[in-house]
This record gives sequence, structure tokens and C-alpha cells, in this order.
Amino acid sequence: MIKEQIFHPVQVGRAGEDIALQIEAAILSNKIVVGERLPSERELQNQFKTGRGVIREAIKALKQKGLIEIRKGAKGGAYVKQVEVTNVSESLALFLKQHQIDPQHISEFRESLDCMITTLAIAHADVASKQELLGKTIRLNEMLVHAENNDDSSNMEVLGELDRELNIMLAQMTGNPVFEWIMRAMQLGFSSYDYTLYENPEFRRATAANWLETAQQIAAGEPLRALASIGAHYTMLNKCIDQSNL
Amino acid sequence: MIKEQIFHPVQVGRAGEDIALQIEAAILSNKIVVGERLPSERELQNQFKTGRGVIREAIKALKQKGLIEIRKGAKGGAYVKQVEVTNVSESLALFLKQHQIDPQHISEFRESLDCMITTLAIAHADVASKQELLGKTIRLNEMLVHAENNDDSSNMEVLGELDRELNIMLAQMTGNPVFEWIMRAMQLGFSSYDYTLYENPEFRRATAANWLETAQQIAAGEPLRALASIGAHYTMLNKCIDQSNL
DNA sequence: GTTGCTAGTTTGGTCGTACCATTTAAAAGG
DNA sequence: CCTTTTAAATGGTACGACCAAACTAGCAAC
Repeated sequence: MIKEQIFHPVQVGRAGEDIALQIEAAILSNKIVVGERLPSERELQNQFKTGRGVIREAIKALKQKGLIEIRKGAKGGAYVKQVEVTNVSESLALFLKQHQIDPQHISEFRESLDCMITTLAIAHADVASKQELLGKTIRLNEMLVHAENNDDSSNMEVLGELDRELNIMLAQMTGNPVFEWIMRAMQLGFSSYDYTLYENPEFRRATAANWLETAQQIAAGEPLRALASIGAHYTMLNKCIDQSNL
Repeated sequence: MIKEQIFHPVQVGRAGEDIALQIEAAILSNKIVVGERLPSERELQNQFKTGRGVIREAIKALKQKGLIEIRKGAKGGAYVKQVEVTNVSESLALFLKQHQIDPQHISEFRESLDCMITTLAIAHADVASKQELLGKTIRLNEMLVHAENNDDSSNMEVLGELDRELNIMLAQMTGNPVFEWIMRAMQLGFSSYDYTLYENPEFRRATAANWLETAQQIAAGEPLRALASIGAHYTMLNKCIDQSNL
């Protein structure tokens, strides 16, 4: 609960933004810590000496930024929370959606990113993680044959999802959260491309086999061979992208 | 101008979000193209069969996302615009501010990114660009000696700015816009770290010399030596970060 | 005493109206 | 034809009312 009045009235013309900035500053300077809640809208209305609509607009903006979470009812209100990485990802995804990126550029970036991640993962990750990654790639291959035997095309989405999880896990194995965030952001931003490889039976099998190979070489601590596998993966992906564009 | 009613009324309880989503969808599907403007708030109020406050909240959210720009007066309103990379950067910056990242992790990511970019820049950029980069690093060194001779500490900010420009130029030389965006986002997100190297005279000189060396090896088309230079740069940066943490 | 229901309070969500400030465009005046 | 004045369009703010959801406390039933 806020005892003293940490906010003050604002000028006209841009009151909403002023208020949003004041509250944001209060949050970022830890005047209001995570988990705590802002005063109610009507209370803020009094503190800022303004109308309730302005307060609501400011709060909406902060909610959009991911700084607060809003609950209804008694004990409801605007609760300060940790900004999640999905906020960044969605922002990036929106940007990319509007700018119509050349798929080859995306592919190139992803390849570079994968190479860096793999190199660092081999260097930093412990044996258990590497074995877990290997196990997951084996499971991917098993699921693939199972799905193909049953002609269960609906399971292809599950395979695509597993593929994403593998990428995230690999990023986590670097021990550096930044890589995981970027990977998550890229996945959200280019969700459409992640599944193309699993639509074509031929590419599908090759991709799964490639993952297995990569994981084996990561587990074996063979950076150069792992990178070669990744290179092969992207050669394949680019071919696949070209085909679907015809 | 919107002729037909592309929006429809919404349920209660979360009308504002519904409206924001509908408008966002309309923008992303090019029902409303960049440069065009949304109907006025009062017009939207009629189309959505809702109150004006709700419309305003939805519009505020879209503005926060960077999808629209709002102008006052007649012929004012919400104009659809291209999402700028700064929106992504600000989102990232906010996230990083709240999460107190280990500087070493940031440094590690930046190093990986620089390596990827340099490799690609050597492969893709034309001779003219490489010479321009080289020229800029030479200018950086000249400015450095000039500033040190005059003991002009205020110019150190200019040096930091030039350092950023060099990074952006290098990213552009990859021919892949994704790298430039990521670089811009990282610079905005970690603006504090970019200047630390230029605060200490010793590191400052070494950094400028290192840039020159890197640019020379890029111009000479020597990927391995360029990467070695970058490695040296980050060894230095990490030492510098350690020192300022003491 | 414990459980379960009910009424009341808090708080966000919505609606409507009125008025102000700014910007543009049209009308008036020279 | 140019300048000035006026009007209209539009976002920005304020106030007031009511609804819906969620929590609280008290009361009733077991």
C-alpha cells in the first residue's frame, strides 16, 4: 500500500503520458516493488487531480508494456510484475510482421545464431544437459516414424513444437539467458517458417536425422562437426523455402 | 478513408482489448495501409457500438505498440505507421532494466554477435564499404588524440557515439537488415556499457587501435584475424567491466 | 464448531455528456 | 488575390452514473 503521495498533478495536453511516465519511473526506481499494487484508479484520480479516464489510459499503456497486471474486484487493481520476455518477443514479432523480411535473411540470421549457440553450449553445458538434448532428439525421431506409420498428419504440429523446444534447450545450455530470449523472440517472430520443414516428408526425415547428428556431436564435444551439421540443416531449409515459394 | 464497416460490436468485460485486437488485425492484414488513418474516435464509437473511453484505451495501446501515430485537430486522428525498431529496442531495454542482467552475459552475446556480423560482412560487403569503415576507424583514432591533447573530456561522448556508428555500419555491411536491428536494439538496451570503455584513457586508446586493426583485416578479407581482433576487444571490455565493478 | 449461503464493499469496466485546445478548411473582408 | 476571421473536425479532459467481478464478513443451518 502507498502511504504518502508519491505522485503529483500534471499539466494539461499530455497528462496521460505524464502520468504513465511518473508511474513507470516509480516502478523502475523500486518505489513500488514487484508484487505490490498501485493505488486504485479512484485513488490515483485524487492524487493526480485528474479525471479517471486519463488514469485508465495511462494504466492501459503500462499494461501494454508488461509492467503491470490488472485484476478486477476487491483487492484488485494494478499489480506490478516482472516484464516477461514474451513482451519483447511480441514487439519484435510485430515489427517483423510489418516489414516483410526476406526469408533468406531470417534463415541466415538463424544459422549464425545457431552456430554461436552451439559453440557456447558445447563449451559451457554439463554432460547431463547434453545427454538430455540427445535423448530429446532421439524422441523426435521416434515420434516421427510413429506418426508416419499411422499417417497421423496432425502430429506434425507436435513435431514442430518439439523442434522449437530443442532450440530453446540448446540456447539454455549456453548458460547465458540472452541467447534464450533472442531464440524465443525469433521463434515468435517467424513462427510460420518453423513448421515448413515438417510439411514435406523428405525434409522432415532429414531434419530429424540432422538434429540427432548435431546432438551427438554436441555430446561428443565436436564443435566443428556440429557446426557442419547445422550448416547442412540450413542448406536444406533454404532449399525448402525456395520450393515452397515456387 | 474507410468506406464499409470493417469492425463489429464486441462483448462486455474486455471490450477494449477486443477492439485493439480487431484494429491491429485490420492493420496487419493491410485493410488499412500505412499512411492512412483510422476513423475518428467518435466514428469508431459508432462502428463498435461502444463508449468513447473504450476506443481511446484501445488506441492508446496501439500507439504504445508503435502501430499508430496520433495527431490533434481537424484531419487529425490515428494514422497507421511503420513500427520502428526503436519500439523493439525500448521494449528490450525495459526488460533488461528490470532483470538486472549480468554484464558478462551481455558482453558474451555482443561478442558472438560481432563475430557473426564480421564474418558475414567480410563475405558480403563490397570494397567501397570496407574502405569507408576503415576510414571511419582512422577518424576515430584521430579524434581520440585530438581530444586527449586538448583534454576535452566532453568529446568522449562523441567517441562513444562514433563507436556505435561503427557497429551499425558493420552490421549493415552484412547486407542483412536483421543484424542491424538486433545491433540497434542491443545498443539501446545496454547504452550504459557502451561508454565505459571510453572513460578510462588506457582502454580508450586500446579500443580505438583495436577498431583500426579489425577494420584493416576486414578490408584485407582476413576473417580469422578479424575475429581474433574482436576477441581481444572483448577480453579488454570484460577486464574493464570487472574494474568498474570493484 | 464448522460449513455454506447471502449481502455488502471494493475495484475495474463501460457508457454518456459536456467542455476545452488544437488544427485545418472555408468564409469574409480588404 | 491575399489576409483575416470564423467555423468545423478531432483529440484531450472532466464528471457522473451504473454494471460486473471478486473478496469479506456476518449470519444461518447443520
